[in-house]
Amino acid sequence: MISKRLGQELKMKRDFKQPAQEVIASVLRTSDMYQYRLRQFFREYNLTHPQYNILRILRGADGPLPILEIASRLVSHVPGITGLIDKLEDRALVARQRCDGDRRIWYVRLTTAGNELLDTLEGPNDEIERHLAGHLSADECRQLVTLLDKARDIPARDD
Amino acid sequence: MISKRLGQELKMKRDFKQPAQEVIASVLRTSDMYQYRLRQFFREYNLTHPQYNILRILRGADGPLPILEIASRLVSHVPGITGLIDKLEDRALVARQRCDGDRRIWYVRLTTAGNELLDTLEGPNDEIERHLAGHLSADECRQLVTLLDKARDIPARDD
DNA sequence: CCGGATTACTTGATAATTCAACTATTTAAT
DNA sequence: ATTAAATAGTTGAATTATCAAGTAATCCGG
Repeated sequence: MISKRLGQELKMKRDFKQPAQEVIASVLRTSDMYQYRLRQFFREYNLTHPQYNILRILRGADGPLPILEIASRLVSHVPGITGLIDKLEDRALVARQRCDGDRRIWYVRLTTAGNELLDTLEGPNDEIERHLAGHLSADECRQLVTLLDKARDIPARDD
Repeated sequence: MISKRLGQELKMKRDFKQPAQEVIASVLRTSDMYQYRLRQFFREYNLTHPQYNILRILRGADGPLPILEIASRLVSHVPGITGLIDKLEDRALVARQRCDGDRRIWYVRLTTAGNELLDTLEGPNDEIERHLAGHLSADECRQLVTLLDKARDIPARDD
C-alpha cells in the first residue's frame, strides 16, 4: 500500500477543482488507512479502536466519568456509547456506578482488569503508533496537528 | 461543535506521549467530523458518501471501469463494493456490463440518470466542501495535503 | 408543589461494514 | 491436455454504527 500524491493515487483525470476538496479527500483517505491498520492491530486483543479509546480516556481521566462525558471526549459520536460500554462491562474491563447526587448519571470506571489490559497494550500500541506516524518529524507532526486543529475549526454557517 | 486544540478538546490530563499519537488522533477526529457532516448532507439526496464517491470516480474516469479498479480508487476498502454498486444499479445510476476479452471482469458505467444526479449535486457539493474546508487558505491546504501525503507513505515494517 | 422542559442515558429497528469463504474465469506449468 | 495457481468479483453471516424515539430523574416557573 504505497502512497503517492492523492491525485495520482486516485488516478484522477482532472485536478481537484478546489483546494478544499483535496484537503477533505486527503483527510478521509489518511484516516481510512489508519483505521484499517488499527483495526487489524486491536483485533489481536479482541478490542475495537473505539473500545480502546474509552479505556484510554478513563485512564487519562484518573477516575470515573459520566457516560456522556466519555462520549464527548471520544473520537466518535454519542448514541452507541451505551453499547460500547455494555461490551466492555461484559468483559469486566469497566464498571458502571450510579451517581449519588444525580441519579440520572452513571459513572464508568476502569476495573483492575481494564487497567491491566491497558498496561499490556501500552508497548504494542506505542509501537504501532510509531509505525504509522513515526516517519514524520516532530516538526511535521506539529504542523500537521496545528493545521488539522484549524481545519476542525469550521465557522458556523450563516444561513 | 467548536474545535480547540485536541488536547483541550479531549480534556486530556496528560500531554500526548509521542507526537505520532497526536497526529493519528487529530486525523481520526477531523475525519469523523467531515464524515458526520457529509453524511448529513448526502442523506438529503439518499446517497452515502462512498456511493457518491463511486459516481464521481466514474465521472472522473470518463468511461466504464472494472469494479476492482473502482475499489482501488475509492477512499475505502474492497469487499462491500459489490453491495455499493448493487445499490447504485438498483437506482439505475450505474450499469454493469461484462468485458468481452476477459469474462471475469465487469465494467461499471454511469447512466444518464447518474450523470444528471451528479450535475444536480455539483453545486451543493462544492458548497459543502467550501464550508468544511474553505476557511483554510490555499497555502494551508497545500501544506496539509503535502503533509498528509507524507503521512500516508508509511514505511514497510522490518520484522 | 404541580406541570412542562431539560438532561442523562437506553433501546430497538435499520442500515452499513467487515471478513472469510466461495464461484467463475483466465493464466501458467508440467 | 490437465492440473494448479492467480485474478475478478460475489455472498452471507456477524459485528458495528446510526438515528429516532423512549425512559427516568432533575430542574424550574408559577
